[in-house]
Amino acid sequence: MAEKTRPKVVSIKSGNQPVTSYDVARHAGVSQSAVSRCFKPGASVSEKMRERVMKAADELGYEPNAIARSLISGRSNLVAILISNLTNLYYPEVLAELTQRFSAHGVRVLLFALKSEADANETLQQIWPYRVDGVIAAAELSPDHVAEFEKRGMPLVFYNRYLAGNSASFVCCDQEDGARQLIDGLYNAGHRRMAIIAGPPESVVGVERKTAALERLEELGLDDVPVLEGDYSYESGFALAEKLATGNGKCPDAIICANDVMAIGALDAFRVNHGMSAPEDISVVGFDGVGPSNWKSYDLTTVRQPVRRMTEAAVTMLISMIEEPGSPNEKRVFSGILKTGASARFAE
Amino acid sequence: MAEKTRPKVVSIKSGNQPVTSYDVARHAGVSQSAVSRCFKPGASVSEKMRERVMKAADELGYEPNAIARSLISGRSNLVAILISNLTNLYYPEVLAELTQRFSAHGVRVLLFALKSEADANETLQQIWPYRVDGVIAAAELSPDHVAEFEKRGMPLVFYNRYLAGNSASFVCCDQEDGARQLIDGLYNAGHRRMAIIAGPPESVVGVERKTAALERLEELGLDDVPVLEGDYSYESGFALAEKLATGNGKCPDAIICANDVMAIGALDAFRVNHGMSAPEDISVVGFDGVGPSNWKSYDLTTVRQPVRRMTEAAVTMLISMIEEPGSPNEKRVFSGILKTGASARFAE
DNA sequence: CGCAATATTGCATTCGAATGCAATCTATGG
DNA sequence: CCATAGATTGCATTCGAATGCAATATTGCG
Repeated sequence: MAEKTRPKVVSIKSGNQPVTSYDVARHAGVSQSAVSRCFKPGASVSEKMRERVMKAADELGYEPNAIARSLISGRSNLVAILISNLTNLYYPEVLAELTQRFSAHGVRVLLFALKSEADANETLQQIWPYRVDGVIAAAELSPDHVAEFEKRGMPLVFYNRYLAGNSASFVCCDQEDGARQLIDGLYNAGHRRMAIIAGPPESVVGVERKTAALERLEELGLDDVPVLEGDYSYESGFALAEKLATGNGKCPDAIICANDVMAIGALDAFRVNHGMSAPEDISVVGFDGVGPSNWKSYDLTTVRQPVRRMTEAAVTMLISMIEEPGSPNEKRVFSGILKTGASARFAE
Repeated sequence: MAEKTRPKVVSIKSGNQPVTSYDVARHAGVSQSAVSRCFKPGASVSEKMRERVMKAADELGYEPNAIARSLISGRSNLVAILISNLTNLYYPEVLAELTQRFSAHGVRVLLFALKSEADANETLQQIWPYRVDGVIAAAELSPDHVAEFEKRGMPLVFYNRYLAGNSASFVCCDQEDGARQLIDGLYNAGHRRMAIIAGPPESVVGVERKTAALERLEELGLDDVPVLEGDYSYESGFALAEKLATGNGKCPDAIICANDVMAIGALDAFRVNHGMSAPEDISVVGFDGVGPSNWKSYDLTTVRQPVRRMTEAAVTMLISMIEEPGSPNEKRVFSGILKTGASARFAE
């Protein structure tokens, strides 16, 4: 070969600088371990030493290498957040809150956005090599997956999901209570012909919302309530409302939707395609309290999830599981906050 | 010493398992380097060796430690994504796309959600220690910050942001072209009394949309177009529209908003507070093409950003900057796609 | 001033995988 | 059957910081 392979020039032109603790040590005339200790809170270092080292570190522009630190210390200060449908309006707020809260604890976030719930397997394989300290899952996982976490001693907190009959930790909004509040309000306002636009059957919280609603309706003596299955999207809310409106004669007068976005879709269907308006001709309620639920054109009656409290809980739980291995699992359920709007005839 | 240092018990109780390449090597009866090579694509390994090692790895449940790998190889396979306002409806889609695309390249995403643009400094300090391979910034950075990237030889691609007079790479939607299309359509449909609800002055793309609009308006002979400054939120769109509607007598008949969400807010203000409806009494256009812009109650005329193309470009650019250090910076501008809806009287 | 108790510091090793180099093996050609 | 180029493999070292232990410095007290 004519050309020699010798790309390693001693001084790279644009001065890139992997300053290490050794460089700092040399520059300050101390040992590498001294440098390391100066950057570790609570380590035994004299004031004089700390000053010298910090000065040298500043002069050289030293930043500890988190990768190397992780390797030896066994803590990466990374957590993974698993989210299945980021484009669901509800999640961006959750994600932002989680990220900022972790950040305040010195923990960084590795994001994994699943295309579909089915990708969980593959995604977990991507997570393990990074030796994250813990995982927040806002996505469905199978019992096998959860068992894998246990086997590894990997802290896991579900966010608004959980596994029936499983002891894994989670934070959740009280779907049951929320559903009841909504039903009661509609009932008290005189509604008797209700229908449900539910979430997809794979969605645990969706099923719970639906089940709780049906139970409450039965307690109130309302049977045969139509239940249609949507997928949480605007389009499905729109289409299913259309189906209800054009169904066999008697359109319900109140629709309970499994989330706000479908409620919005439903409202639009009734309005645009049937000239109906809420709350005079029809009542529609949602769930979540996403931003657009407050937009004047919709002004939904809904149950708002206390996102701040819930994310704070999730972060606190995960961090304590990380810092005290072996601490017991925990399940925290927060009540939603009823917000009444103009989308429904409603009486608390 | 009475007790020998031999903490390495063969079987840890609750089977947590830091299986290393040494364990695999021992179990397969080969050297650690052989194991390492088996997990490195393109390395020189015989078929027999690969089988033996893989079998052993499977039996022990070995997964390469990405942290250790990063340390020695100098590549972390991590990129940081900086986003300033995740709750802006436009970003979740972008984030999901970016994450999935990076994922397909074997690159993981560290997410940094800024509370405000001013947090960039602090956030950068959090990024450096992780030795990420590159950064996507959907947030404003100062020239000093960008210089810092250059000094470190750290690949950086701006997403829908850029620094005037700076050579840093970016992908962007063609704000100017989009603004012109919108203005022309309104003009052709007969509108002459237009107003602008602009973005905040710190927002580079906002300013560009505004400037381009004003230029075009001037070319068309329309001067003295009122410009109000919003902050991209529904509330600000609503409030500013209200101001226009109740202003000194003559309400404009067409409003150009710097993003969809403000356009939606404006529409609601005209409708709810003034009984006006679009496109009969007023025309409103937005920018971005977020999900709700298609909702029937709004059906915005807007310019949709080609998010798929743009994210693909950003990912491709960043990865090639990572893999071929020293490759030149690049700026890629994509035209938006005009989408006409019922929110405006419009003629292409 | 002397000695024990305590506080700092440095030394040497460790974390787990990658890799240059040398040793060994394999296949090929004569 | 032997020499030799090429393919495999193992050895030893490296990445950068953390840490147990031993060496040294400091402090306090009698």
